[in-house]
Amino acid sequence: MLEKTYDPKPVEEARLAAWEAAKLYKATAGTAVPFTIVIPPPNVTGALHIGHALNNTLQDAFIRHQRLRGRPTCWIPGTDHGGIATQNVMEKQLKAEKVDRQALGRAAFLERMQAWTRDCKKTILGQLRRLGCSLDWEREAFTMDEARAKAVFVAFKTLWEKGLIYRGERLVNWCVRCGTALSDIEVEREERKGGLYHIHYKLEGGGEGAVVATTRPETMFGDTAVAVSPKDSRWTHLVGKKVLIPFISRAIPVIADAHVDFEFGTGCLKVTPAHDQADWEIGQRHGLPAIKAIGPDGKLTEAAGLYAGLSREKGRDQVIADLESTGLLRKKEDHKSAVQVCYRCGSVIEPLLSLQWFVKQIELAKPALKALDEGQFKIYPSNWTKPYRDWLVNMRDWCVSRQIWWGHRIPVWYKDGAEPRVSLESPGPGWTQDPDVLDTWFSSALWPLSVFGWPDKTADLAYYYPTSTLVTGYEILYLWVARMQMMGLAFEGKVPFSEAVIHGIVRDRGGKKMSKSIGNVIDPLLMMDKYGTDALRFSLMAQAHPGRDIAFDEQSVLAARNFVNKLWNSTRFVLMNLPESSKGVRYQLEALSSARLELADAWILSRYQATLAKAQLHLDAYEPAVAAEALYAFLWDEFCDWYIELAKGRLTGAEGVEKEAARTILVGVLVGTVKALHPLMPFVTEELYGALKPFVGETTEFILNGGYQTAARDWSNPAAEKEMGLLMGAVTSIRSLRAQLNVPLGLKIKALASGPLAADVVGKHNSYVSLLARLEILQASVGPRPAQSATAVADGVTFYVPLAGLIDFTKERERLAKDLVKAEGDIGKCEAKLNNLTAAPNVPAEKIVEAKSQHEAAVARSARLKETLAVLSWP
RNA sequence: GCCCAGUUGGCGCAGUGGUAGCGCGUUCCCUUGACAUGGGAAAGGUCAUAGGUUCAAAUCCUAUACUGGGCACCA
Repeated sequence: MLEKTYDPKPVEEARLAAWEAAKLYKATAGTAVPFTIVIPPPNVTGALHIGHALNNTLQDAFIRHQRLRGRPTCWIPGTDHGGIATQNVMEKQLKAEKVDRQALGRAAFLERMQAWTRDCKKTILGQLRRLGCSLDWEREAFTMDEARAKAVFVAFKTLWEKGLIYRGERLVNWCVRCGTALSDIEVEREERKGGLYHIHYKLEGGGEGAVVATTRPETMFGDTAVAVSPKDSRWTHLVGKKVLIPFISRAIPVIADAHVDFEFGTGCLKVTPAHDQADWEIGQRHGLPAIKAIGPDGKLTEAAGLYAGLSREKGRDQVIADLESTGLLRKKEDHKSAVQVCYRCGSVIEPLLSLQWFVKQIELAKPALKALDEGQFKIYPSNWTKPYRDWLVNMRDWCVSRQIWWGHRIPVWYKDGAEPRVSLESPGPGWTQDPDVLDTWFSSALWPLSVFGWPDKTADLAYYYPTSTLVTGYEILYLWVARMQMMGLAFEGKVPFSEAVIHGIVRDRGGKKMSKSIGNVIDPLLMMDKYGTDALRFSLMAQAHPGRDIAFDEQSVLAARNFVNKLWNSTRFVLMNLPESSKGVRYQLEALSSARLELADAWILSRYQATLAKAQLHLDAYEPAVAAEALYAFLWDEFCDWYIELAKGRLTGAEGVEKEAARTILVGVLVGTVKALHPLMPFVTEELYGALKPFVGETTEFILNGGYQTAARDWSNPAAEKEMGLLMGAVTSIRSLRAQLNVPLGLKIKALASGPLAADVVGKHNSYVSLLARLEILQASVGPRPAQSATAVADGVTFYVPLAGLIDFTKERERLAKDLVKAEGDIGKCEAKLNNLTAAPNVPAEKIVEAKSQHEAAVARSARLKETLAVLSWP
């Protein structure tokens, strides 16, 4: 016998152990097209957060769903070494221990990183297990393990040989804090307040000179020109002359360039090719030299004269102060500008001229564009397609070298006087390897290939590649998704996955981004501890509308927990009503005799079928929220609240075919629903399935081994759904009357039915209505409405409930008057619709029939309410 | 600046042309043999605004406002 409330902990532990022991998640193969997902490998930076819980629950739900539909499935687990992010974590640890990274040395540092990675992987993979992820654990991969290192090397070498990788001195995004270059998409923009400074540059040899406007005065020591717009008559007289940089008095030419906007600032732009992208381009056009005013350490260089050695920030303050005191600062305006910051540490990016490795993008992007335009690759929801496409079209070369230690070391060796060589090992004495490592996204880009053993032509690669779907957040659409497409097409000629499912971010209750500094982060483990894994999963899935962010409220996990418990208890109820002796009797829906079905039976079977179809359809379409909603509403509002209550009539009665029919439907519908819920809440459903399966003659050990319940019969029954709907309305009307007139439950009441449906209600469905509305007697009303009675009006039937001495007639009149207002409103709406339809051409006849019956029903309801009110005025 | 989403009861969200729904919360009643993690009842929204298309608009179109996001930026 099941416990009274569901206790997740022991069930989850037992199920995890059983699944693991049975190697249930081992990838399956078969003749059908496999459904394959590679996990977006979490960085080994710490524990999983709620976003990971969302991402992985989605994947697990899709994988389980496809497997239950009968497809071979494969879901690959793994982790990412995470480059800068992970190195930052380690650096923080070292700082706390007061250890200097440089003093520690590269080898010792990497050893510590390996140890950290081992621990972290264990944590992350353990958390994925706990979340119930049906990952094929034997295929665990890491972006820096041996197999993946081989893939990285071969990819690098191949690109090198094709001439798609080059080394060159370019202006790159430099993070001063991380001490490394970043790619363009690793840079974020933040609006910050600052100043716009108007600085006077004197004319060489005397004269007025120019006034430039800049937000970065400290870079002036790197200026190599002043540019004005060719159309700007204010400054044309200066073009060709030279001006002097303040303090260092280096002379620089005044040039004309169309890039300059003469309406901005003073119309004079100082050109610093070594520290600004636009200036770099002007420099290229005019053959200007690039002089570095700021070094990789973020400090002003020798070029800054007396200011050398100051940090960027201090240098700026000092320069401004000195300009002011020397009268060269002509004006200072407040100015908002979008500064670039490092996506990992948030510090301000310094555009810096440096020697880096780049991957040419144009040729790689072309096949990716083609795949998109020809429909080989689709993005869900589709509104991300355009940004993705635009990015592919406009991308610049990808800077792949990083000046950190943690990562795949660039496999290029140098020797004086020799051409550099690409090699894993040292080519011989005297060769030194490039000290830099590759961008972590380089290995991530190869992930769908490398997890299947690429570059080797493995059987796995042949069978599982291309994979089916990639599930990820929109924040790494360019960083990762696009690059996988490019690499997959470049190396295997096929898209790595034909669909990308883009989900949103989990935010806090108020819609704010979760962050440790604000302190609004939700720990998924805590939620699992408190409410159970299934509750967390269901809560996330119920809110996971494609591409939309989730405002996460702990209340929703509580609600999901309650739903899990509802499922648990409905199963408990059904089991209680199945005689132990019937284990093996095989209750089967297929065997039911249609002639013996009651209205409620036909109704619930019809609803059951429609619900399962809806849930599957939406899981196919990657819309788990709709599936979750449908199953939730069916199980709770229809199966439990109505069907179980009605079945109680037969279950408490004598043994016989009617009772057996009720048992068959209860257990059959429940088993099917449990299986349908399995992708969303694997633990509790597995447990319940274990308890239910003996009664339906199933011996499959786990739900995943069996598959969804397949319908051998078509239960669809619109007539039963409609009739049941009327009956439910009738029941609700009496319940409402009871509640509003405060008729105590203990009071035995009688109801008299009149109206067109009265005969049916009293004849065929007497027991249903009596049971659910708690009536002592339900009879047809003969003669006039009894005095001293309350009235409940439903579609097709009116009930009189004699309540001598109990009714407050004023209250009753108020109640009915309110109903009347609503009924009249309905008539208005129905009338408008009917008039519209009859006046309009080309309206299908059945639409008019439907509108007519709706109108008639509303009119009838209103008429009966009016009658009653009239009678009530003289009780 | 360009582009994309969103705007529906207190909160969070469904709802792609035909009488506005759900969950949570709120109010009242109820411990009746599955479940108080429960049951019943009720209150609460002219679906951001202004136009338009249509017999009929939360739903389609246009504009505006606000919010969020993507991209590109004036140094």
